[in-house]
Amino acid sequence: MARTPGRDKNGMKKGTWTPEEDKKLRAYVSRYGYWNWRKLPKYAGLSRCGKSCRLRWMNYLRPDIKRGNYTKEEEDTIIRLQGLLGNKWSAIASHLPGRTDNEVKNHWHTNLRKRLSQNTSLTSPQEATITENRSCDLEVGPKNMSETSPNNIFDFPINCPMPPQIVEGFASLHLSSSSRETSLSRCIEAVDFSNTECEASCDTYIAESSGSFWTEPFITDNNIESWLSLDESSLDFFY
DNA sequence: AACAATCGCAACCGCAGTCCC
DNA sequence: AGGGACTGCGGTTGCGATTGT
Repeated sequence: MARTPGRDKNGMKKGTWTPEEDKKLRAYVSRYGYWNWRKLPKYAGLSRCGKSCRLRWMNYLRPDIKRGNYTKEEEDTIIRLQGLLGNKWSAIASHLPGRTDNEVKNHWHTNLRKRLSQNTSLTSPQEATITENRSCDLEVGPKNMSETSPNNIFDFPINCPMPPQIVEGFASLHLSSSSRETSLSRCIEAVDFSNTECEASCDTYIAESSGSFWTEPFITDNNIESWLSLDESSLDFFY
């Protein structure tokens, strides 16, 4: 698991951190905070580069780190946010208290993605399409909108209970301002908000989406929270 | 028991964004 | 304005642990 200790070209130590190094770093940061990661190792008595110290602190030594198994709720959150934001691990981790971006990323690559693809192979072709579209690695929405054909502006699954705010967020993330409006309306047409709640919010959304709308932040915490609070059945495909 | 394959995750690397002079 | 220093992020790698043969 750990890497072989070594030295970089500047003579800085690399590889696995020893308990002594952890102790020094923890003691220093606890007492003085991290005011400058580059200079910190020198003052903390560590023969490490600042980057390595920062990583070690952020991913391992921080007192608020939660370690151990992921709960179903945490996995739900990761899946939803990964589908929504793509591989924005830092943003995803910010919604999981105590979890780090590195940990979330590792968990995704080693567990969730695998389980997702296993489930895909067990489901019908139509369901598989939906499943694939919910995973970023399997392309949730185009990574590069310029590569997307006009009629396939979003690869959102039909019948996916995707709130309009989320669609809007995706549009803003991926489209240039000049093409947003056209593409977004096409996208909204393409998505079947099959339940009445979605339909109603979609109407409201379209009515409101004018004027200064595009200048507003496209994905707010409220957007994300509402997306996260969707009925758990929307993740049935996964479990 | 020995070896190979796979898994899990800590750590590294390169790049982009931000800040400051 | 622009250039260097620094930070933060996401992708990738390395290697011990675990599992399978």
